[in-house]
Amino acid sequence: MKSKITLKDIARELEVSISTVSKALKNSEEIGRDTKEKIQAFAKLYNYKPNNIAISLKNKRTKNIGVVIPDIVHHFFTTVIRGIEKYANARGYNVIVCLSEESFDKEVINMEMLANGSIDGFIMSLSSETQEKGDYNHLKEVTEQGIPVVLFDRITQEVECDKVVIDDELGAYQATKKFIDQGKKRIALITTDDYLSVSKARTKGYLKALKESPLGIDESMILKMPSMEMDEGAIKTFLDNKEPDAVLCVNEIFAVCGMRFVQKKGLKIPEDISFIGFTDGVLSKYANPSLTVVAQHGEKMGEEAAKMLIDKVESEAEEETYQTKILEPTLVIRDSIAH
Amino acid sequence: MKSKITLKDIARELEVSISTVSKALKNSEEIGRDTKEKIQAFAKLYNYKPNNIAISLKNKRTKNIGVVIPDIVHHFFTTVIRGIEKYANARGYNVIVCLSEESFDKEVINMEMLANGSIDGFIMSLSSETQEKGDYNHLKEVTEQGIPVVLFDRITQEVECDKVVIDDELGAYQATKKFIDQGKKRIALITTDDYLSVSKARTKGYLKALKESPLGIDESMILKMPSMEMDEGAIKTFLDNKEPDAVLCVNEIFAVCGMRFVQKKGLKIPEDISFIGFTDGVLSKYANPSLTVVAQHGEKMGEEAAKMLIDKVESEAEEETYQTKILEPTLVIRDSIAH
DNA sequence: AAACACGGCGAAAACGGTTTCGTGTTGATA
DNA sequence: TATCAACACGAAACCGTTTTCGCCGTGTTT
Repeated sequence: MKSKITLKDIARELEVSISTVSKALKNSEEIGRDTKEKIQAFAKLYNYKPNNIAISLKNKRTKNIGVVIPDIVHHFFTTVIRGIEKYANARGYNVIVCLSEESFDKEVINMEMLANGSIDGFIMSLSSETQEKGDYNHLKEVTEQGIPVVLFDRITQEVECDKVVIDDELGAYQATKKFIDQGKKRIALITTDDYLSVSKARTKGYLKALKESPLGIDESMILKMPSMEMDEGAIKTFLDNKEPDAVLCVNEIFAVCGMRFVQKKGLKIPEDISFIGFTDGVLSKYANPSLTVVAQHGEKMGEEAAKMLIDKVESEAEEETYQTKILEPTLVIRDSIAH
Repeated sequence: MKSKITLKDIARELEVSISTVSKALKNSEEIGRDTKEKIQAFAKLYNYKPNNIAISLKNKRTKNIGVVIPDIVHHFFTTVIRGIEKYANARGYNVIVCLSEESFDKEVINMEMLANGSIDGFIMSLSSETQEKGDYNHLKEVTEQGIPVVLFDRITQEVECDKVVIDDELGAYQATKKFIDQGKKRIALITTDDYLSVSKARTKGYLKALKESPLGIDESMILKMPSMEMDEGAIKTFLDNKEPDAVLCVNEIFAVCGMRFVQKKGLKIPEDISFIGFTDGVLSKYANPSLTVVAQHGEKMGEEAAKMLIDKVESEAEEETYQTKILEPTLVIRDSIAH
């Protein structure tokens, strides 16, 4: 077990000073040809690599970015992480992933753990508990310490920082409009409670489209699930009672469950009833019939967030100017609607 | 923007030495009551938190663990990460995630990036390219440097380190046996090329079960996909030609595609043809019919891997003893087979 | 020959902690 | 009163870098 070699080791071995070694390895003009070559050769031979931790301490830069998200077993979030990881890696950054598991406390603890020097900045999506509670002091604290934060998807207006979201309202609007244009009359929405910023926006888009149409709004056509957890019973009862001919769902799972249920009842998709979901994940692609969805472009979102964060981290300027990037959703047409 | 406060700041402010502050904050007996209280109060007031980087440098321990996996947009891997993250977090560790994207080079680069002090140990699953190439020098190098490595799922026997896998052979064996017991005669296998350690093991289990049965082995009932990428055409042709009455697939996607195809042909699942897949992901649960799978218990696997790694990291002893933990797969019965 | 420039290198501080080993003061003991 | 332990604290080394500054010797200039 040959342990890592340090500058000091090289210096001792070659009988020069540590500073000389350091400079030689950075190809400094200050050091003579011979010495430089000797040191560089030696370093290469013993595969010297500078210690990241020491450099971090010196530079006060870790080249790590912290990602705090509610859940990772969720297609959308994994695509975002992938986007973040790819972009960050290309710029020499590593990604530390922390899971809040929808818990406010975990979110706080994770942030505190990372905020003490482990990372240069945060990319986060708020836990449902945090959004429900409306307590964002942990975010404010880190921003006050000068640690940049980029919020994505589940964001809040109460914290001043960069943000990147998709236009959820527009996505829901377009989807609902699609239904209307196809002559659907009883258009339902299956969503979650309003405290989730995204659900709220989607509901808004749905309502807007209906309001603009001759159909008008029927609040009873909206099913609000109390949590992200599946409750098949609630969906079944709702679909049985309301007999919609089109259903917009705020995620894939609600949609797939709904489809399965109406199929069992003997209804034909998309003729008798159409479905559109949110999130372009595996489920949508491989569902039967395949599910039309409002794609959220998670990977793109991750990239954007990472870019915004790293740009801010690396900018010397202390501009206190924040931007919110709004990505356009796209409707991915599949077999759960007529086309 | 109030920047982080350091020991030095406290020392200056309270006109004591840095060492005194440090000791006081660790509640050392060495420091007098009054001084301690004064310092602790001050630290609390200004919300002092020690700098992780400095501590890492001193202790030569980062409390970070590096996870290098081929892909994150993959249900199995995300469950493993979740297991790792939960366990590691409970023990005060953070998780740095790096994606190799099935590329050998990226795997190497990522490991090198992290091996220079950023992490205390690795948890990895090999990229397909690495397994195909059979080059494990990057792994050997880090282990030689004394950095512990735990391999999971896609492992190799060529590197001496801790490992955790599920018994893929057993899983495939049990699934195949299930088919045989249910009277299926033409049992097919859809897998990937053999260089993936898991595919190999699963094929072995499939063959073993058939060999032990009166049915015997028919190599032509095995479809080897050249990559993990979906090729619906290949699956269709195969199913059309071979007309199996049971299909074992090494992942969910192959299975769901197969099901969709035979359903279009008018076959009934599970009466005419049964399906079993690997990986208990969302697809299986929400497929129509729901898919019976060999569950891999990713979260458990992640936990085990994290436990093994952290135990090794924290054990002073330099025992060079490695273990391979084999988790039992379980068959999750759903509607794609008779029951 | 004195002055100076400059190339080549080392000493030391700094990043922010921990920890060992003093050291000065106090009070008790011989 | 001299000795000594206990107490409370500080100095300094150390982790592995980077970087500023100073120094020495050589060669050139006047």
